[in-house]
Formats: sequence, C-alpha cells, structure tokens
Amino acid sequence: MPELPEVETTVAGLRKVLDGQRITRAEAFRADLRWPIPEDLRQRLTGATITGLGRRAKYGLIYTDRDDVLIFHLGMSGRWRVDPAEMEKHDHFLLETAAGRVVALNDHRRFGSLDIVANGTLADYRFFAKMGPEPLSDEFDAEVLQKALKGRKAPIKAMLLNQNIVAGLGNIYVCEALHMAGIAPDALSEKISKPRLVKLVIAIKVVLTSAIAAGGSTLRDFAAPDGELGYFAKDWRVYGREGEVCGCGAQVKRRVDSGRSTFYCAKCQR
DNA sequence: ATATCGACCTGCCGGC
DNA sequence: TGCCGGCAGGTCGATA
Repeated sequence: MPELPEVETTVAGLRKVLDGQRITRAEAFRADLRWPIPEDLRQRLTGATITGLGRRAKYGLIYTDRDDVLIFHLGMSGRWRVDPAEMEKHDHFLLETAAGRVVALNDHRRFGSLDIVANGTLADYRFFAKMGPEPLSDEFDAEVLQKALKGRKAPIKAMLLNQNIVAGLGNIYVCEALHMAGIAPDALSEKISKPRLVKLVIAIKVVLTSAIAAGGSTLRDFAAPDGELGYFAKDWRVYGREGEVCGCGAQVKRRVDSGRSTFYCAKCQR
C-alpha cells in the first residue's frame, strides 16, 4: 500500500538494516520494472557503503559513499522483504550487506522502478524536477496550495493526486483527507475558500501523520525473518467503506472518477 | 499549459 | 471446476 506513509515506514525499516552497511551484493533479476534498470547498478553499488536513507514523495532514497543515490518506487504492489528464507516469485532485486543481511524488492505488478543517479543531480532527476512540496513540510500550507490551485479547472481530488501540486498523496489518503476536511471530491479547486483550504491542509497532515504512526507500530514485523511490509491499520473513515455508515449517519458512497474509485460522504462533504 | 484517458502488469474475487 | 469481468495503494505520456 505504497503512498507516502507506507514509503516512509518502509524506509525506516530499511534504515535499520542497511544504514552504515557495506554492500557485498547487488543484483537485479530482470532488466526492467516500469523502466529499464540501469545496467551499471551492480557495479555502482557493490562495495559501496550506505551512508543514509531518505524519501521524496513516494520514492525511497538510498545514499552511498560513492555519491550515488539508489532511487526506488514501489508502484502499486512493491514491498521489500527482509532476510527472506528464499527467493520468491516477483523478487526482482536484492541487496546484501557485509553483515549478512538481505533485502529483496518484490513487485508482482512491476509498476515500481529502480534507478541510480549522482547525488548532486537528485533535484534535477526527471521525476523530481517539477514535483510539488512535501505535504508534511512547513513549506506546504494553505497559501502555497491556493497558489498552486489558481486557474485550475480540475476537481480537487485530481489536483491532490497530482504530484506536481503536492507530492506523496495517493487515492486512499486523498479520499480520507477530503472527508476529514468536509470537502467534496469534485469541488472545483479554484473556488475552495481559504478557510477550507486551511482545513484541508491540516487534514492532509493529520491523516498522513497518523498513518505513519500506525505504520511505525508494525516496524517490529519488518525485521522478522519472513518479515514483509504492508500491513497497516485499516482505520479508514471512507476508503473501502462503500455502503457503510459515516459518522454523520449517511451512507458512504463510491464513485469512479477517471478510472479510480472515490469514496466519500455526500452529506458531510460539500 | 492543462485536462483526460489509455497503457503498463499480475493476482484475486465474485458471478455464471 | 473454469472462464470472464472488474478491481487494486501509481503515474507516465499521448492526445485534444
């Protein structure tokens, strides 16, 4: 379930295993995921020491002492398996450390990606260059959001899914944040009042922060021999709850917008 | 520039 | 039991 909170939790888990470690083996088991995997990946990683891990939007970042950054995206179905007993179907990439720890990237739909770039060029990375602010940063506030939405005709849900407006939200947390803020998914972005945008920004931060906190509580699982990431408390208020009763007493509705499910409450979201 | 939509993959579930 | 349609946490890139 890789939106920002899941990537954040994934990176935190990987950090415990990889940070400061020397890479003794780096191997891809296929030439591409969504995009080609760089051919020099193995050579650039093998023997390098990992100096830190980070995240940008839904991308995980693994820094090495060769001034490289390994960039991964989990797509829809990606997850890292830690110290797997054996390789499984859809394990596409593996890192092993001098300490004997192994992490394997498993992604059955292959919408994820793996790339490596020089650290100094990270900001210009083709998928980062036009990206919007991190939703949890102080930089992201109602002013910034209002500016970004100015002149935009698309509904607010589409705008929040657009990584160039704000980077890291996906279908689940957009539905959740809009519900928490009481804003209809199809509200015209440009017309949403400043006070409501303030509320929306707060909702986004609250929803993401609590999801990260929930993910954090499962970090123990990450280090388990057969550990895998991806179980998080499913305490969603609307997502996946079509037909269930909203807090206000009305029924949660589901609608499909440009091919994606939208869950909302027509009574409390206007 | 912006908005929309098809495409990329595999797996699972429900219905017939 | 099997087949088929629909659905899934993402987003790029082609089109209008």
